[in-house]
Amino acid sequence: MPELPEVETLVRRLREPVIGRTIENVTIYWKRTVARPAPKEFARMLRGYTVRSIDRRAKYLVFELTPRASTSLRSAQRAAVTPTLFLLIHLRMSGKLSVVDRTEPRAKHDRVVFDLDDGRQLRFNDIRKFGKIWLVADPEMVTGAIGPEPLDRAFTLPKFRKLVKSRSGIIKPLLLNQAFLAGVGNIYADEALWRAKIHPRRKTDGLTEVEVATLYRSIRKVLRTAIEDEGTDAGDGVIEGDYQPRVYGRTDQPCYRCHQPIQRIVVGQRGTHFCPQCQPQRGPGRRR
DNA sequence: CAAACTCCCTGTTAGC
DNA sequence: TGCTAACAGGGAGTTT
Repeated sequence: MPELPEVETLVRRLREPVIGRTIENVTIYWKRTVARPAPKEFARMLRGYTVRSIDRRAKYLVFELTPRASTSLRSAQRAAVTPTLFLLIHLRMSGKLSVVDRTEPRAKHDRVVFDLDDGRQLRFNDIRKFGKIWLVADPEMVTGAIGPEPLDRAFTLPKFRKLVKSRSGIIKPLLLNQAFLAGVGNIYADEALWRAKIHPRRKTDGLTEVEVATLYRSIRKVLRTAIEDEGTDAGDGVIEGDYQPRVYGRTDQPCYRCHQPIQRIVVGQRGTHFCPQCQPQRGPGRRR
């Protein structure tokens, strides 16, 4: 399941083949993949638009597009009538993006195919059809309610402390809440909590100052490391990175710190992996 | 406000 | 061997 590091990796890989390319045509094989506007309108609007940049916000890929440079308009004129559009793609569970020659036979679960002006295609393939694509004038229309980027310079420990204190409830579901923090999914929530030695069922208001600070550093460390490793290979072909989870998917295998078997429980309806020894339910014993 | 639950989907896997 | 049912999970929306 692609999370922040996997999406970041994909964005970096797509820049070289896609930036500067103009979209000549769009074929939609599964209409519900297109969230907005309506599929016909979506395909019509994109034609003739050139990709200027590709970035990431939370787990969304954000493509900035402007109309193909036209020599028939003076630049001032063009500026006045040139609407920048943003194409946002969320891979959800099984979405994949690839750039291939258009002669390549269509894959089974290709949902939307963008014809580029160099004979290649950007293909969105998605087994489970959970993935969505938007075309909007302002990316905030889609990502407006999402919390801060954990790797932003502006996202400091005081900011995180304040954020945690503004909420009550169980820590793991909170980490998964995109309105709280952007881009953390099931894998990296478990990984960060293991690193911080915090039990996933702990309540936020029971965390010590030190634990909150450690969690802050753990989240950033885990995400940075995973980006360096180009993501986690979940075995579903979404991305084939080298990040090796310490707890996620390691049920019954020994903890890398204390060799106790990793446990799998359900927290907030999500499969959750943790070390019962390193991450005690009670938290750190009071010093006295 | 928090948290549980439902829905969207299909490939994989456990159970019979 | 072959079938069915349960399961996985991000996130929006709904209900408790």
